[in-house]
Amino acid sequence: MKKFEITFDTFLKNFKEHVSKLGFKNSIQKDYILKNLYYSEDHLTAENIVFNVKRDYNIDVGIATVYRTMKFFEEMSIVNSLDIGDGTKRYELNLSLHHDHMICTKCHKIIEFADETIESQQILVAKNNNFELKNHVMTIYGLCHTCQ
Amino acid sequence: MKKFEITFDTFLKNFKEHVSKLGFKNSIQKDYILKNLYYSEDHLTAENIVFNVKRDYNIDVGIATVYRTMKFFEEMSIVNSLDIGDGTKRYELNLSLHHDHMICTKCHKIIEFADETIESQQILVAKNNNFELKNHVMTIYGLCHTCQ
DNA sequence: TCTTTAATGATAATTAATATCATTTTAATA
DNA sequence: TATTAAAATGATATTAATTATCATTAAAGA
Repeated sequence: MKKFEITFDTFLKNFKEHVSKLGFKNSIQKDYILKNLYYSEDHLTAENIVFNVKRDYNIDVGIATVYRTMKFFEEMSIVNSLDIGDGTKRYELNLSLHHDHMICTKCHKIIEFADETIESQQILVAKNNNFELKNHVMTIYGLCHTCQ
Repeated sequence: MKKFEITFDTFLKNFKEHVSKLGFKNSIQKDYILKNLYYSEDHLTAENIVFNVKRDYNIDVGIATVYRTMKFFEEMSIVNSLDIGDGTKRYELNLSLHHDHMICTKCHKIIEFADETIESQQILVAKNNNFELKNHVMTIYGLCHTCQ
């Protein structure tokens, strides 16, 4: 589900302004974590992010900072977390069109998909239940083609 | 999403036969855990189950047995697990029609819903992707009516 | 530059879930 | 019904992901 419509520089500039307006402080750690999310594969663990940021930009970021920052980013609605059933949260940038996941219960492969019918139906369901939709997650579990 | 179409006694009898056929052994612990799942509220933690089974049937079940049993029941496809975002898995019996959840991010209330359009579209998506669907989970996060 | 306040990082603490292993129970069969 | 092999249980140790703590550092407005 790459690449994004917006360039990284533009996105970063906008987001940092948003952070400032809300009274939070920016940091180089946040910048490089975001940069990594933008340019890396999806579905990274906190450990992955620490490793990648060091490898790619030679920036040291503590694991506690990554967890804190992911929580912050989730509250800012620019990151989604995903549970593939192995006990470790994975994170992905939420800039592209909303999409969902199929997870193979055998090889743990993640297949992304976007379906307009499901998207619109979710909005309708929320509306019918007087529920103010913030985010939604759909995950299909089963066997991928090669594991059947 | 209660009650179920099938009586507990019939369900238990059938399930125990199924377990035997597969070469596993039944136990009174499994029986009472199932009974609790059948008659209790949905969305129980492992701790809840230990507590309920003691309270309602005066049967002691170890927490390890509950975790093991829930894993077993999930593999048998009679239980689903649910993550409401507080770090603890919850379990529910999977006998009724498939349903999904809306979770209020403020008060953590769980609202269940069933939507035929979403159900059938999920099946279609899996088919189109050569994916053998085993189970699917959809969760809508947002604010319930009272928390808006 | 100064000052306030939030962010960071090292690490301790927490806790959900799993692994271990001695003991008990199940269930098939003699 | 008694025997027996194998699986299930339960107490507890272990693991590991995430969070909390707190001293230090860095951001950003005055």
